[in-house]
Amino acid sequence: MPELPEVETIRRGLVDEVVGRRIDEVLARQCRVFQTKIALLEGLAGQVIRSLWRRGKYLIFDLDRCSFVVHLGMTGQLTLRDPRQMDSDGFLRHPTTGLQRTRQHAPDRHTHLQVALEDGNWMLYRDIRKFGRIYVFENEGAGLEKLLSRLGLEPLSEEYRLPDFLDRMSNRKLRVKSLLLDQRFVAGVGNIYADEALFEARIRPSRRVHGLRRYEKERLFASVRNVLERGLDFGGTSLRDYVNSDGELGSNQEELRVYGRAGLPCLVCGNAISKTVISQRGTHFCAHCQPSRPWKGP
DNA sequence: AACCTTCCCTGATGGC
DNA sequence: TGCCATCAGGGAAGGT
Repeated sequence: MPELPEVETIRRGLVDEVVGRRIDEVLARQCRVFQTKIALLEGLAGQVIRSLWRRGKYLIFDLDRCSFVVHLGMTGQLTLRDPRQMDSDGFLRHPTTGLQRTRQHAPDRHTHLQVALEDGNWMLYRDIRKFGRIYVFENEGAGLEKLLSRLGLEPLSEEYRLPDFLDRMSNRKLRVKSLLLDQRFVAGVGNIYADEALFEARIRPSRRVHGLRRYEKERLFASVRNVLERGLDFGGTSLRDYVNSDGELGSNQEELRVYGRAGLPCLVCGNAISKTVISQRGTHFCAHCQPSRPWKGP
């Protein structure tokens, strides 16, 4: 499930390969992923990609006359493919780290979009569950602005400030995990990093926001940024479908402290990690390190 | 307005 | 072996 660190890793892998290049051809098959007419997608051909940036979990390609926007949803993959190179049909094991890695993949039944660049490389969009969304917005329209205006604080930017974070929490009664998942609060946090941030902040996910102490909110402010930065440092978390733009896996799954560790010993206190459901999402926490009442320690 | 639930989608997995 | 149920979840839409 691509969250901010995964999307940013993909952006960094793509940016030098696509910015400044002209799109030569677009192959798109009808799919609910596309929030735009196929003709508009095919109209990207001939335009130059001027910049590639990210807001929350959205990737935005600015072209000459429009913006091409990608949200990867649950299983979306955006990868580069050089048709002159050999495709990989499986996973290769990394010789030193032992991690699985791949090379480029050929298009298959889940590849919904292929974009040819002037240098012969292709950018492929693949999405098994089709929860991803792809948009094309004309430069004149306000569509892009409207889409991005729904998003909250950008955690790895200078606009991520404690006073705003606290403001947006005030008078909220929902569970703190539900708030973290709300992209209108902080943009880019998903289920994995929400659980990891709450563990680092020593806050139980089921706590109500209005019951949090000031010092707990301050810890959460920092831990959200910390877990996202760490995820980025390790190239993202590959649990199921995530690969970067070169088809390689990230390694942050090795660093997770609670997500996916139900029943295993807490790395801090040794008690078994608990699992419950909040906002229809699997939620992992340590009942000892993340007590149900305010706690200053240790 | 704020909060909560349902739904979309496919592949992996486990029980019988 | 085959079949079916269950689970994973981002975000839009609809309900209270």
